[in-house]
Amino acid sequence: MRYWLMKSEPTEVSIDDLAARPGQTVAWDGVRNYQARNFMRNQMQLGDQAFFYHSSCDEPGIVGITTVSKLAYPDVTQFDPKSKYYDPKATPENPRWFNVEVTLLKKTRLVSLKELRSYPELASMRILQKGNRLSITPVDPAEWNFIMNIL
DNA sequence: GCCAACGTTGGC
DNA sequence: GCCAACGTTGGC
Repeated sequence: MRYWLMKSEPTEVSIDDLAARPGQTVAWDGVRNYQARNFMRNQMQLGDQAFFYHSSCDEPGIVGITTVSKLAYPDVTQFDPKSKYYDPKATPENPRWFNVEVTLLKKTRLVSLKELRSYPELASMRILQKGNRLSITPVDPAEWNFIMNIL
């Protein structure tokens, strides 16, 4: 089992939006970055756990824990001309983008980006590196456990 | 709103 | 295959 951190803009899907969804589950669609896609398509397994992270907002940080509840399948938004995630180069025969589904395990207190930066134990986390923009990143078990212990 | 960092595109 | 131009991300 692997651990991940997945960013979401709360104006798109917040932790409370997720909590209010049927089955507290959401399709992680709209990812249009190959590295992030590859993590979902090639590496994510059922039962993997992920920090749910609010980005591009007043208080960026970890706000919950989710689990992968459905393996990657072709992202339907790539085929929809009305979607902002439409990709004219993708076809059902040759899908380009994939998404998993995640289910909320629990909301947590806000562990802000600022707080995360304050722990030397987390200094090598991908999310804390300068210039990091990747919306899905692996989390080391040691880093995962450290954060679980400060929740 | 700014801007550094990074990814993608497309001409050559 | 190179690389300039452009677009996006995301914290501040």
